[in-house]
Amino acid sequence: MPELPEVETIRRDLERSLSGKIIQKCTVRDRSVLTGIGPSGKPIYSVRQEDFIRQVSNQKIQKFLRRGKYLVVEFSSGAGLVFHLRMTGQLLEEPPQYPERIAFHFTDGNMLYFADRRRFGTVRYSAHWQTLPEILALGPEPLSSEFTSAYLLQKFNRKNAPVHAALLNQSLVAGIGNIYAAEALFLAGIRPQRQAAKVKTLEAEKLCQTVRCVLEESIRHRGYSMRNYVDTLGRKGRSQLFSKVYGKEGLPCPQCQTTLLRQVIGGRSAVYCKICQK
DNA sequence: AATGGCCTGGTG
DNA sequence: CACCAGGCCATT
Repeated sequence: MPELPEVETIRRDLERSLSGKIIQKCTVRDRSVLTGIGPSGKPIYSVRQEDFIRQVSNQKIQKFLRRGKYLVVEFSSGAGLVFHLRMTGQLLEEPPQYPERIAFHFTDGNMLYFADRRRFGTVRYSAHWQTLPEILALGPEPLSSEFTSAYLLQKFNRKNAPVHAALLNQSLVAGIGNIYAAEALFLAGIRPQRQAAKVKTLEAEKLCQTVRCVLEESIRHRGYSMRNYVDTLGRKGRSQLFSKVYGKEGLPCPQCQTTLLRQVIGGRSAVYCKICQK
């Protein structure tokens, strides 16, 4: 559930409260969230927790970064911790409601907890996080100048995939999930099941704009909190109060009052208006 | 490109 | 009890 705006909200909060601090030690309560890297470049899942603890202990936090849905804690040494919250992962400055997977203890007494009821989320230490395969595989940041309608059109060219699936493809553009794909397509007037290759130039321009718009607006509202997402102090965002179609199947379209439909596309449910989206 | 698995809480 | 949520990866 945490997509770009939610991870960005967390990043900004952590940057303000924890940058410059030094990790004294960490407590690993669930080793399965530690991912490693094998000789083939594929992730392995057998990082020794004593290695992880040694690697992060005494590291000073330089800054917090975000790449797509990944949150990166960059140390002064140049090494980094790369978190992916997947669906239910949380980073909290206060003790979580249920047992954390990992707790980081800072020298000044501050804490950072990584909690995840569903154990999909991961954290990985890397001496050079920029070259991790999952980071290299990411497409451009949708809020950067790299993300243009020309880029979208070029990537959509000859793509048979439905445009909703294309927007979820992290190697095409990084950080968009089911919520913002649905919202951006609605505002752009494009049906989610339309073949990406059949998106016209003008529509790509509109879509490029609506993608930026929904992400920026959600960051302003501190993220979408219908289900699991909370910020680092356990507070909900307000983005769900402003969504037009996501989670609104069966309700009237905000523009034309026609009942919103849902279709499963690439295993994900896409909500849309059959009148407003062509 | 579609499907299934990972995992678990919430809902009908 | 069955099913849904869904990011991401592996498989078909």
